[in-house]
Amino acid sequence: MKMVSDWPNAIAHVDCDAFYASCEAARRPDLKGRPICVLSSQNAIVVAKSYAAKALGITTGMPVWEAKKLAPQVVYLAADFRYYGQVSNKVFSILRRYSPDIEIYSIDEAFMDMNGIRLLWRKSFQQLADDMRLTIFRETGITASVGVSNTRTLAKLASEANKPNGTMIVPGKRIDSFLSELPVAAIPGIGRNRTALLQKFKIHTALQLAQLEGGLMHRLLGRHGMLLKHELSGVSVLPLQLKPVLPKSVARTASIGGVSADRQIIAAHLSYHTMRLVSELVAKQLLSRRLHVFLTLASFERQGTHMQLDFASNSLKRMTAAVKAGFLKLFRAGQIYRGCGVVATDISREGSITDGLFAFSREDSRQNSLMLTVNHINKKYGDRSISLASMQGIKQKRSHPRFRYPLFIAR
DNA sequence: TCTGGGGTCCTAGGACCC
DNA sequence: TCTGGGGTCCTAGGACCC
Repeated sequence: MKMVSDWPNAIAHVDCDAFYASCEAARRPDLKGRPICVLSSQNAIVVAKSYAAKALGITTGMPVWEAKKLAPQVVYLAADFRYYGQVSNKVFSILRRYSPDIEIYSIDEAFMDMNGIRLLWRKSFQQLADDMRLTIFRETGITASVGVSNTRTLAKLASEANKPNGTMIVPGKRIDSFLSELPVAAIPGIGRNRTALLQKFKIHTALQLAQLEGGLMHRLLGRHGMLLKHELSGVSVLPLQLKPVLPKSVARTASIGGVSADRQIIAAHLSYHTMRLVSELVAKQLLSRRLHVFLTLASFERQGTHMQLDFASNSLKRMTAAVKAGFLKLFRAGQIYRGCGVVATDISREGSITDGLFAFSREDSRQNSLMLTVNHINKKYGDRSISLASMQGIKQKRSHPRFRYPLFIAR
């Protein structure tokens, strides 16, 4: 008889609890015990809420006016993503002490390869997970939940199961009973539409999905479903991504806060997004060969166009010229807009062979060091300490009724 | 009192080629 | 003529996630 180990593979998933709200609470002891909501950039919607705020009925994505009507006693705070990023880095550096093989999955989540880690620390998975949670809390003031199982999908489900501030270990022999308690909608990758589809076939629990016959699974959920079937059965088919990967796209987009038909206002916002995008590319040492420029109409319909660059670049001058050309193609007088954005695609790494010998002109590298300086100063003194003349008018409409847009004005 | 911002992957269908 | 099968590349759009 063959003995099947409970741990053919061990993966932990660490997920911070109500991350943005917890970060705010950690640096504001005066808010202790009070419900907290963190708001989107235009203060339009709730992007994160503490458990206390959730208990009052507030949901992520809820318009702020609605949340305030529902729960006026909640503390509403503007998001500070730079600070959340710092806390995030601290959390991940703690995790690396336990296992060097981690995949940073999002700002507040990581997967860890735990194979062999018990021997290293002479502790059980339960002890290790509790240890990690306590250390994170001691050093950052925020709580996290940890799940350990055979696959990343199961580990993620496990960390979710004992939230907040909990640990859940699901060894091989307990997978079935664990899944029998979970609705399919809890499974990562199964959203609203797929849940509705599965419902039609009387598939309600995660266990039913895991045991679904292969042919039907493929018909309903395609390749993704087949991968899920393995993952839910304890067979790891989605390996951890331990090295940072080149992003497929980098975007900077936003609504303008209200609506406008004013070409100069739209142009200023687009110019601002272009600068933010270039800052990001330069900071990460990335180049792009193709930009997607889009405007969002009042109706939420999006109109976009692609701009192919002659070569991969992250020069503000080149990017701005391309975005301007896109803007002129898209903008229609009389149309009412509510947002816009720029998406860089066809991304490559600076200095990689494929850049071509002449791609990086001297002018580009001057622009480059300028952007690095801008980044540095903005990091030190706040996001908009330094900006472009073309961005004037954003956020200062009242005090500066006349705008200048040297980069974008087309006569 | 409608509705953020930043991503990924998959699929279907058209264009084009041999 | 009423008849191909593949292959690739590209794009738009759907679905999902944090």
